[in-house]
Amino acid sequence: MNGKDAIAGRWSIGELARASGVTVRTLRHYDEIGLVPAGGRSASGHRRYTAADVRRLYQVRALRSLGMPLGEIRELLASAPEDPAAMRAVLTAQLRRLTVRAERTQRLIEQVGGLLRRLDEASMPDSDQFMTTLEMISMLDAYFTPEQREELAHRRDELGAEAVEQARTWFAELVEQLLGHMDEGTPAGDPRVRDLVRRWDELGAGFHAEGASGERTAAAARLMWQEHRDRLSAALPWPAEKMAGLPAYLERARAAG
Amino acid sequence: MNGKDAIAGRWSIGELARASGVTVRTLRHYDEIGLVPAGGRSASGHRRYTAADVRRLYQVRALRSLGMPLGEIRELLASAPEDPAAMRAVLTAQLRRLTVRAERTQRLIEQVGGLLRRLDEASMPDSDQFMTTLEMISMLDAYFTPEQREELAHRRDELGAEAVEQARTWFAELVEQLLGHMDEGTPAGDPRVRDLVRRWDELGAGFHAEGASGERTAAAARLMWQEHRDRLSAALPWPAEKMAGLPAYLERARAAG
DNA sequence: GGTTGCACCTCTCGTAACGTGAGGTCCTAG
DNA sequence: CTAGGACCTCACGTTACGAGAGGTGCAACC
Repeated sequence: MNGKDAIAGRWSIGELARASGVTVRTLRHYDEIGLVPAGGRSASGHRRYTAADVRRLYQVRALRSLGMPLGEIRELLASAPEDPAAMRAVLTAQLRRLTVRAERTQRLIEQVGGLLRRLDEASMPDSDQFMTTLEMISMLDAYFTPEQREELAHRRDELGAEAVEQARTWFAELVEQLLGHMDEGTPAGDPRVRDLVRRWDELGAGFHAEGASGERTAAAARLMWQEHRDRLSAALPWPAEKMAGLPAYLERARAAG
Repeated sequence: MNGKDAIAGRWSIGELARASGVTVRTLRHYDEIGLVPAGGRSASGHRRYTAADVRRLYQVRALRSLGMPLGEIRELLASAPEDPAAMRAVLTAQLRRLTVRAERTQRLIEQVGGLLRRLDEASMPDSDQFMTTLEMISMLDAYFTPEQREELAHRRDELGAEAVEQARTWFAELVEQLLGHMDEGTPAGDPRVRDLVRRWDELGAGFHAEGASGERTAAAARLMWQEHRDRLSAALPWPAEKMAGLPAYLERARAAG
C-alpha cells in the first residue's frame, strides 16, 4: 500500500499479483528459481518489483500461456533479445510438441470412443467379458514397440480387407494350439511349443523377415492387432484366465530356447 | 528363475515385468499403493504374483493406456465388476477430459502458428517489437476470465468487420487518454481517471451492461481482444515501458474508487 | 571356502509448477 | 495498545513413477 513506491514504479508482490493476474505464490516461485527475480528488497525484507521486472513477467506469462516449460522460457529470454532466430527455433519446437500431443490425444479419443460404442451397442453380454477385453488390450500392446507402430501406420494402405480376415483365423489357430499345449502341461521347452512361439514372435518383432509366401498375411495380422485391438480381443473365444497365463508361458519358452 | 513356482502360476516380479512389458519399479509402485498388490511373499520376502494378480495388472495397464489416472482406475476396478454402468460413466468422463484437452491443444497450436507466421512474414522489424507483442498478449489476457472467453466464442458471428475497426480506434483513444494521465502524474483517484477505468472495466467485465448505443462497439472490442490479441498489440503505437505500468495504474484507480 | 554376480529387498530423493498451510515479523488504523 | 493485513521463510503435497544407495539371499565358479 505504499503509494509513493508504486508511483515511482516499484510494486509490492501483492500489487503486482493483482495487476498481472498471477498468484503471489507464483511470483515467489519465479523469484526463487531466478526466472523473474525481484529488482530489490525493502528495509523490512519485502520484495520490490521494478518496471523492468514487470515487463519480464509479462513475457514469461505470455510464453507460459503457449504451453512452454519454464526452463525453456528462461533459456529463450537469455538469448532471444539479440537473436530472433532463436525465437523462431523455439516456437517451431513448441509447435512440434503440441502437434505430437494433439495426435496422441486424438488416438486416445478414438480408442475410448470405440470402447463406449461397443458398450452401448450392448454387444457386451456381461461386464466380465468387457474386463477381458481390457486385459487383451494391454496384453497385445506389450508386443509392439513404438517403432513398430510407426511402421504399421506407413503400411496401412498396402493391405486389403480379405488379408485381415485371413490373418484372424491364422492368429486364432496359433493361440489355440498354444493354449492346448498349456492345458496338456507340455513343458515350455518342448520343440513344438518353441516353434509356435517363434511364429508368435515373428508377428510382433519380425519386420525384417524375408519370408515371401506368408509375408502378406503376417503383415495383415500385425496391422489388425494395431488397428483393431479391442475388437479383436472381443472376437477371441478363449476365457480370460487362460489368456492371462499365455505371456508367461511364452516367456518361459523363449528362455528355454 | 523358480520354474516350479512359475508353472504353478506364481510369478516373481521380474518375470511378470518381462512378460507384461512394465518395469519392476512400476510393479512395486502398484503394490505399494495397493492397486495391484502381490498375492503373497516368499520365505525370503520376495513378491509372488498369482494369476489373479496378473489379470488385474492387465486391466490396470489397459485403462492406464487410455490416459486414466491411477486413482480413478482403482475406484473403477473396485465397483465395475458388478456395475457396467460405472464403466460407462467413467469412460464418458474420460472422453470429456480428452476432448477438453484436444481443444486446448488445438488453440495453442493456432496461437503458436500465428506467431510463427508473423515472424516469418518479416512484418517484425526488430526482436524488441516482438517481445512487446509477447508482453501485450498476457497483459490483455489478464483482463478476461474463462467464462468471458466462452461468451466471446458464442458471440463471434453476431459482429461485423467494420465494428471491429471502429472498436480499435475507440480502444486506442481510451488507452491514449489513460497514458496521458499517467504522464502528467494525475492521481489514480482523480474522477476523470476513474471514469476512464470504468469504461475499461466495462470492456472486460461488463457483459451484462444494458447500454444500447455503444453496446455493439464494446462487444466488438472485446471480441477483437480475444481473437486478435497479438495482432492488436503489434498495431498499438505505445512503447512497452508505458504499457507495462498501465495495469498497476488501473488497479490503484479501482482501489481509490 | 571364498568370491563374484544376479535378482530381489527397502528406503529416499528427484521430477513441473506451483497450492496450501504453519508459524513468525512488520506496519498501520482504531 | 492491540487487531488486522500484507508480507516473510520453511516445508510438505500433488502424479506416476525413474534412479540411485545400501543390504540380503542364493547360485555358480576358482
